Amino acid sequence: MVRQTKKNAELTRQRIIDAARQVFVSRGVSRTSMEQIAAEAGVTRGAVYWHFSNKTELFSAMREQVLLPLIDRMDDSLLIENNDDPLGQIGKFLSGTIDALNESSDTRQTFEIMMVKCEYVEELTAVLEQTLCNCERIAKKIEQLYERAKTKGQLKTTDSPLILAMDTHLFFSGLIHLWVKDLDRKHYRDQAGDLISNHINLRRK
Amino acid sequence: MVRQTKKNAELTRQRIIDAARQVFVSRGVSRTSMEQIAAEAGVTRGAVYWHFSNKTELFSAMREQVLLPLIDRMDDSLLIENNDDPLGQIGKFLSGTIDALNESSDTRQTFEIMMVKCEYVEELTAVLEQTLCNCERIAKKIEQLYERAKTKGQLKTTDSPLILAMDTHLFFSGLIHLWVKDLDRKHYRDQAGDLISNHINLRRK
DNA sequence: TAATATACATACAACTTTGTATGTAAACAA
DNA sequence: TTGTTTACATACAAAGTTGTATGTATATTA
Repeated sequence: MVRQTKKNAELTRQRIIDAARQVFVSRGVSRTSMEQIAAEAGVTRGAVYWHFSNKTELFSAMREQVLLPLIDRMDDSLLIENNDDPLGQIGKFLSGTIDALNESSDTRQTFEIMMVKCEYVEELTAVLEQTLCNCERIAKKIEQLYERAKTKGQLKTTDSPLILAMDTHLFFSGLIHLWVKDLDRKHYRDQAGDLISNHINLRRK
Repeated sequence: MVRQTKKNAELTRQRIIDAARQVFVSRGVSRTSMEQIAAEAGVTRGAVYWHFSNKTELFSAMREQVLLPLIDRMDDSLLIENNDDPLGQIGKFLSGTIDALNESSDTRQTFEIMMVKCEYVEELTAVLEQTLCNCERIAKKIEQLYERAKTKGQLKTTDSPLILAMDTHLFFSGLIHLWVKDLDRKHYRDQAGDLISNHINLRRK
């Protein structure tokens, strides 16, 4: 059979994305060829090139499928303003992201690819900048929450909300990185929750 | 001229490593061919293959040239035991690493390559594990310093040294990552020192 | 000083990968 | 029902890359 129905075509597209993620994880983005992706998806390169004009587009599709919902979720959990525990809200945001990683292997694999199995050069430099930009947004939101925590008298320390937000952001960046790299769950994956609550409690009066 | 003296051969070898670093930074490890490295070094592939049996070996040589001295330095600065300010010693260790990055562009470039311009698959998975292993060693040393800070009554908080060390380690991992990615010095490179001292002061009584 | 090993340069064969061009049968629209 | 578009499969040309094999002039050694 040569032509599929629209619905089937969409399924094929998704199978290709899933196959790409799989091969990217095991071979790295640069070393995987369109042929390997096609084989993993059970199609030929013709199908892959019909749905995606090149590997970069396929990579972006894979990435956005995981990241866009995640960013939406982050924004949601940071936007709740009617909360009388802003400090706790920061903690919930952090652990919520970890939860998302725990719940979805697609998300885990995509993060792993983005952090240790691709190279940010040429077309992908924009992706890295976009990621950093997102980090900035999150850091700003966290700063606002620290601001509210301060006015509510939740904080033990007299440090500025900006400083606290930077520290938390760096902590969280490190946690995400080491969590993703901790494939054998030796050091971080199982303790992430504790690490987060301890980080927050360090500031709570 | 075809055969060089031993000293010149060593110079050639070093030029090849420097060239590799240069091309790796701009094109990523996977996309650079031996030919491109040779061209950048002003030699032919013959010279490159004579000094290094393949790209992975060349990568390792480049990496070790920067990392081994850095690790030695880290160990040195963490081993000083006759210090009555262990908390300050942690801070000095952290900022010392940042200093090393500021002082040497070779170190900066190598870090950039290792963090965003190479893929940890196949032969390089060992490199990633080695890096994580080093992180563990550092975290343990930091824990010991927190231990001593605690017995000296330097700490504001009652948290365990282990928890504090993990938090500091995650903070530092995040800082290194964002520092390296902050190519336009917008957010982290210029503030690293402040961020570190604030992180430490957060725990000081 | 002759022999040998060194430090490369050059040449070659094999493989991989890419993008595109073309083919084609079935879905869909009119 | 027929024409057209879709959703692929197949075929092809071009380029790049790798490892090695071979050549060679000069350091080095005995």
